[in-house]
Amino acid sequence: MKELNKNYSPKDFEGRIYADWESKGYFRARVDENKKPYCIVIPPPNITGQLHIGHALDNTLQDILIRYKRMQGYSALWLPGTDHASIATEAKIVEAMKADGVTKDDIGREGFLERAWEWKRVYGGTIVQQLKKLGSSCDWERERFTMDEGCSKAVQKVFIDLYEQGLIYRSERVINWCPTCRTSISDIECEYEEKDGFFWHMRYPVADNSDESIIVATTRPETMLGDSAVAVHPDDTRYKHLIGKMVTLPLANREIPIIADEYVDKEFGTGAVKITPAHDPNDFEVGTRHNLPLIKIMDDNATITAITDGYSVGAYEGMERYKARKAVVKDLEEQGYLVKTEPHKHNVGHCQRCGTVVEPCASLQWFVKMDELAKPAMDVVTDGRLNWIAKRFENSYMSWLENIRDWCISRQLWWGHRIPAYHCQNADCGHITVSADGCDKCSKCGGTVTQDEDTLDTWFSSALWPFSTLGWPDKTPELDYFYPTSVIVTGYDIIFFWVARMVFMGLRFCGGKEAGSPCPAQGGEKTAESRCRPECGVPFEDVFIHGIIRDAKGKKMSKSAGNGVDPLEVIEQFGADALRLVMVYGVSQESDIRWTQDKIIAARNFANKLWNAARFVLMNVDENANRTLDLSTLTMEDKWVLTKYNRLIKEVTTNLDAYNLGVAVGKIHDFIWGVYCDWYIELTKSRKAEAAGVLLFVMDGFLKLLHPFMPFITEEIYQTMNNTTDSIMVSAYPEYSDTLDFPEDEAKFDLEVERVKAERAAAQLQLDKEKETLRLNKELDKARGDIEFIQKKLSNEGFITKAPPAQVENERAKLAKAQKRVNDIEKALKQFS
RNA sequence: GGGAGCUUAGCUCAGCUGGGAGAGCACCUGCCUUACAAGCAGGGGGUCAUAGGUUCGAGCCCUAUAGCUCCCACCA
Repeated sequence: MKELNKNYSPKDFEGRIYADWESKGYFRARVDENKKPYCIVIPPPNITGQLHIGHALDNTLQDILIRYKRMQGYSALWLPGTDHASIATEAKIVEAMKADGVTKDDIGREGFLERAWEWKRVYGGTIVQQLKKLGSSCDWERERFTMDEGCSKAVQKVFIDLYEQGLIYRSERVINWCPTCRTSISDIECEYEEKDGFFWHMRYPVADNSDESIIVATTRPETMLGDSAVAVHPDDTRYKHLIGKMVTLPLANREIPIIADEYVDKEFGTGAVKITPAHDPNDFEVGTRHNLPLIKIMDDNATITAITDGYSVGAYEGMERYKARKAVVKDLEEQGYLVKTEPHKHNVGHCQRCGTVVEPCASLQWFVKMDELAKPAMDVVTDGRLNWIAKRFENSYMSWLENIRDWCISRQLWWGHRIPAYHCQNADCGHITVSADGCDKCSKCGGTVTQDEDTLDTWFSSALWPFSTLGWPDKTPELDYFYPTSVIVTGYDIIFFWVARMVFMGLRFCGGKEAGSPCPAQGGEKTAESRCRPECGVPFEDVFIHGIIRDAKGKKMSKSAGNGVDPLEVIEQFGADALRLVMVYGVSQESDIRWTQDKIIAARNFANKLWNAARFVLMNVDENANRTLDLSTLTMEDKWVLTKYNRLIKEVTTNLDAYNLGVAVGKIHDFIWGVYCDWYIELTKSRKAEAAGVLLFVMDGFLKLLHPFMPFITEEIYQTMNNTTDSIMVSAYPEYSDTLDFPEDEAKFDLEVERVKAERAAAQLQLDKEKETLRLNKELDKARGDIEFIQKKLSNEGFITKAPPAQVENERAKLAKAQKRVNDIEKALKQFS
């Protein structure tokens, strides 16, 4: 019989086992009408990415679910892939090019894309290899990439359909512009942070030869160069008489009107607002309402430049935005237009990608119209077709969709899906032709066309991931069988970026004839039979949201803070199983996890405990012993352990089904350590041969229960104990059985356990008492000796008369002290007897 | 401004539908008992944030308060 190595050393077998699983094709999931489908699509990691601890969490959870369902007999597909991550990847490549002294402009679009694909070829596989180290049981033969042929086809179709349905449009409006990435970004890619700034109050003189002025306040004084009005509230008595008059815009020396608009808050600032339609989203709205000119004063680098004809920026031309701010303030002050400067805390938007302060800027971009898409995405939550774990994330999802604005999807980047729109070069026509198969002349006037330069937001293709990866728009058997997927597993940080968008895209494009028709699962209990069918369109039935990993102090892990933990190092040192255990053990649903060394050590120790228990059982179970479970010869403790094991099965499956992974694995942990090792193994030491059947049966079972969580160690032990090469990962998950339920024996033996524990405690107490008594007696002897010695000294005439009185006093005090000690010890001893 | 979550042992956190207050680490005592010292046996330590309420009974349900964390909005 095979034996386990003396030491638990995960490195020795994790790699070997994974290779074995992969070579045997256990990860493959097929369309199999004899099985129920179960499917998870992976949140595709960026091709630039290195596996970080967040991936470890996300993928551990998915692997647990997939392995569990696979063992339960589902055709369980975990569909892997990677994301092109347009903005992140492009930034990295540009950075790398810098080292070669090359810029994007030097090599041009085609040259750049060549480099990008090369980058993908070289680095795109890294993260996949790292996911394998975690034990991820993805069906790698189905690995996809957001820019592969199929996904690109899906992207084009969705873009064109939405365009033709009027849900994608092109328009000029104020968007968030990142001057470093030199592209537009969407609202959610703009992160606000409270910053100390200033509120500058400046005076615009009324241009009617009176001495009157109007004072406006701003946090971005440089934008005044693009002002086209001053707005006040229509009911504001302070300014009512000025409405319709003109003011002279200082520095620019232009006249702009004073207008009335409800948008202005009378209570805030001075109650008068400078309106810069080209560089502020709210001002843009006001400008549209009042037909104000759009005066752009900044270029793509956020350098002050006269963009709009007829509006000079004077001496500020070519100044970087913050230099210009200083200069404008200085000049206003010198010319007497600066009334006051007060410190002011305000929120400043930063680019999610690079941290640069975002510049709101009017720009011609592509948008997805949201109202029509958002409503069905909310309905599926309201009517229960989409189930959130946990419910509380529903709220933020819903309120986000309720208040959503149109989604800016065009990016001024090269790495990504190029927008399939072609602009007619004929100035009189200007028609846009949208086509999947390229286009060489305008569909309206036949004139020459050029393709739109922009690419799509990376999240546009991510939004299609659950169905594009299954073959959509083609009607593939996979799509029919696996869609809608069973659950999406992801962090709460990308609910808006990803989850919400998958939902509305899925509903729109996979909804079939009757999009939004009631789902069979609705209202009733969710079972495999009642799962949503494609006519429903929802991309997944459950949304399983988890937290993030923080450092020991509770801080977010980040590259810049340098407090990240490298999961690969952790695996190297402690094993993948231990890492996986940390991700779920003692973790309640969707709470954040603090990473501490204690936890990974405790996890490794549990693996070690399990290893040694198995080793002991295997060493002591005679090869000739009856290794099968014989229900007719069970002792009370056999029944006790079987009953607890049997109940464990129920608890584990119930909790797994409810996504309480932490509870489930906690129960397994407690059973193995606290019941099986601490008691049952100890009890069988004197009757190994007779107990072999139960020992092995229970171990076989809890290894299976544990396998989804700790796949490697369970496999290694399982194959060794059964002397087989059959894999535990394709064995059947244990099921509760009435034949193993012996509640009376369990209760009886529970009492026995309690009795033994009490006995031990009493024995320990007795031992402690005896020891203490011994110690006290020793001390008593010493104290008595001291007393004798001092008394002898004090009875010496010579000492009393000749020694200094202070010394005599000292001896007397010593004597009293010693006597008190004797009393105390005697009292203590009396208590013990 | 709106919303969510958290507050349980020194630390990190469990605690399922309301009935026993728990684990790991740390600490103390005793053990290298041939599965495991990455371990074993025992022990100390908590007004479950505060104040009310519902209930036979509240860590759990309700209301209010405080502190911490996060998300959304963005009044220039």
